[in-house]
Amino acid sequence: MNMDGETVDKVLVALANPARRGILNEIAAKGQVTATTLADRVTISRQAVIKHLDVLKDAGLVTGRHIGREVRYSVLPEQLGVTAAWMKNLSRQWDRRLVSIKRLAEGKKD
Amino acid sequence: MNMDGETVDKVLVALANPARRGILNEIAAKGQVTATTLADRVTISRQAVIKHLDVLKDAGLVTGRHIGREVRYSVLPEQLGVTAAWMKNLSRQWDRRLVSIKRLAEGKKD
DNA sequence: TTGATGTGCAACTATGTAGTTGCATTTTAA
DNA sequence: TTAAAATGCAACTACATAGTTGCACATCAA
Repeated sequence: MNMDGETVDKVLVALANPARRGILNEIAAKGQVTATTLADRVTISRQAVIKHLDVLKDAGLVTGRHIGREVRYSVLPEQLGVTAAWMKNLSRQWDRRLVSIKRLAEGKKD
Repeated sequence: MNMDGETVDKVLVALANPARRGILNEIAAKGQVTATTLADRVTISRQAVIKHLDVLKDAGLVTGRHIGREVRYSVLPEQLGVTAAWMKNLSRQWDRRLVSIKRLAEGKKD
């Protein structure tokens, strides 16, 4: 699992947008879908959808296969799992820190 | 645990910025810290730090206690845990979907 | 071959975000 | 009481982002 900060940064940026999360859900639900089909389901233009897909692709969250004149996008779960693990780990760190501070405040030994 | 979409959205937006992640790390490391102290450690101005703290506060990731003329910020792990769980769950959905598609492609029964 | 469908590229606009500076207000401590 | 230290508020700039439109190019199917 690739765990560098750049990956996490790109995934977080990609997910921090409701339009992109909606697009991801559509792709995940259909399995494979083109930008044109996506643009029909969402309220924004095909070009706007493609820009979002570029961001998602750069984050490693989707991939596009060329089939004839179509480009069919599908979802890649790995980077999402990596980022979820990163976040879970950070959350645990904070919890431990708070427990430690609480113990110090109560005068108990660490 | 509060699991509505608005919370997840705000947390993702808050985390999708390296300056804010750095600030969070500083706060978590120190336990409690003021905006002025933070501004000394980072390369940006106190006002910029305060704007980041406002975003983090709105996402429920930090809280500020007024003590005399100071405002000491500390970290709140809960919303981070909620968002990590949301992401983990989404990742599992995608995995299941892909396994299902693979089985269909192999002609096995679902 | 030709019209229809799908993609790719570029220019443009509008709005949001990150950051700055300046100054007023509050609080501490000598 | 007064200077220093911390916060709060507001205006301003620069740049990134989200979205649009228009048109050219590629591909399928009748």
